[in-house]
Amino acid sequence: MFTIGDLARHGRVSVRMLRHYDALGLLQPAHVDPSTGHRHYEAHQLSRLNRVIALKDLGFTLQQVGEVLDDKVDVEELRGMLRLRRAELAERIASDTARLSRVEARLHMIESEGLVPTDDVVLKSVPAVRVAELTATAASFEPQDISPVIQPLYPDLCARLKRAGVQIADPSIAYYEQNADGIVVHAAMPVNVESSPEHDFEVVDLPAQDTATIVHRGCMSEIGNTWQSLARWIDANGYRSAGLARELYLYCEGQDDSTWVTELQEPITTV
Amino acid sequence: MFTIGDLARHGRVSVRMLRHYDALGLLQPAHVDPSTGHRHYEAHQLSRLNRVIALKDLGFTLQQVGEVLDDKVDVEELRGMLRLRRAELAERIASDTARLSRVEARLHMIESEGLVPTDDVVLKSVPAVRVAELTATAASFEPQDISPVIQPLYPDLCARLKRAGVQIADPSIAYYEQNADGIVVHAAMPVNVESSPEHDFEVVDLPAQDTATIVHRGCMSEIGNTWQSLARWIDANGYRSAGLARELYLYCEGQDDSTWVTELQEPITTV
DNA sequence: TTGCTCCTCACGTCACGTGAGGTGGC
DNA sequence: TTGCTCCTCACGTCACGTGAGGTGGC
Repeated sequence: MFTIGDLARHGRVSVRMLRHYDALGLLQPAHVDPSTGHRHYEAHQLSRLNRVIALKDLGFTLQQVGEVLDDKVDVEELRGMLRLRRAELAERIASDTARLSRVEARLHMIESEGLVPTDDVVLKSVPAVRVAELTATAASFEPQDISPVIQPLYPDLCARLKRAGVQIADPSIAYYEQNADGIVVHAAMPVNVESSPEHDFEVVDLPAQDTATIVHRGCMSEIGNTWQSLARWIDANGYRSAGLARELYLYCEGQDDSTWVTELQEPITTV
Repeated sequence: MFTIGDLARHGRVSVRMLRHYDALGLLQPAHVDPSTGHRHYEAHQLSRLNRVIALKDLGFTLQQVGEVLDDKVDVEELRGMLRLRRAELAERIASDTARLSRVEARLHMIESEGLVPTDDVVLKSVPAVRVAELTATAASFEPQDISPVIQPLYPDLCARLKRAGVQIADPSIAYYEQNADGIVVHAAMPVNVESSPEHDFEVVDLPAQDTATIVHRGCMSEIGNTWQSLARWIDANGYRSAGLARELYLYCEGQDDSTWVTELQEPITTV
């Protein structure tokens, strides 16, 4: 007969764990002294303890361990459980590996470039959105070329939507395309209508995207710096840009754009 | 101004999380309606939320996130935290990878060999032990050759230890070496004395080992099967035997060895 | 008498998820 | 009136670790 301490030493587990397994009915002592409450185990119960530990080490919960040990699962179910565990482990290893590379990217910024890393870049999947939009052409990507072109489009678009009786859902969106004439500027607002020839605006479905996003606070003339931070982050973390970037105007009231808040969304793919 | 629901949608987090971050002081609403208790956030607080999410995604606790965001850690400390996280992640990936290969070994046994895997093999590190021992030579590893040689050694060793006034600590141990004459059988018992020429037994320090262990229940004539299960497990899980295997007699009272309990310990290395 | 082992509660962990029960504006 | 959003508790999660407070044999 082993005391609880003996069994704990042989099984390399804590006494507390053995009491816990007793409470759960996973491993009950062969004999309990009725007067003192002391637990006594037979030597062969180490075998059961080993089974508990081995199954637990695969990552099963104690409840699952109990079901396997008490033959409540047949071979097919066990196989299913193992496959599920395999998938879960593979996924966790993958996400930990991605996490590790983000940690390393930050360390790299600190150690070799002496920069305190920008830490408000976040990966998010943006869903597809239907928008109404107007477009115009600007000479270059410089804010001083873009702003005068895009700013007037929004009040204009608003007025046209109002006349058509269309409700606006969420914040305004801007996105840009390059062509031979310069930069095609899209001023867009989320709507919930069908495209129609009667409308004096376009209705476009913007695709769902995996994006890296950052929030820019302040005037449009400095938004280029924030775009550059985002680009550096994407590069340092081993992603690549893919598709058309968007700006979301989360707060843009008043003439003074120094209080504006804009979310920048850059679509990305893994290398 | 955003309601809590607006911010949750933009930040892709749950409303509950925002309330939790508020409670922890991580991200407090810019304004709370005194009569209704409704939280209101400014658009730029999305930036802070993003920082929280980005740091949390690196695997920091919310407390650490708070310290980093509130500038309670300087660059050096941040660097230390990142290095620690890197080490933790690397370790977790390594142990999950090992876990995954154990799961796959079991699946392999079920799927291609149709066996229900033996599930009481456990890896453990056994510490170094000092033992007193007697040796003898047996003709082969077969139980019928070993048992008659080793069994008498234990009472003999016990008697000698008693005469020398030496206390016995834990269960008896057997281990085996092959040489030109056959198998050298070591019958050993843990003791806590120095080696001395006055003793009529050897005092030996058995080394610490990483081992795979299994518990054998029943008579010695069938212990070979259990050794074979252990060997199969070691093979299937990508380990290699290394060093001298041991048997620990956890329960060996009475003449009837069908009630005996023995732990088999095979020292292993990663491939 | 001191140390050691054993016992039974019962709180704490970590970041929320999930009701329960209720309010306020369209 | 129904739906939707918001609110505040407060329990549950998972496998124990860690006291607190006490007992029994060397």
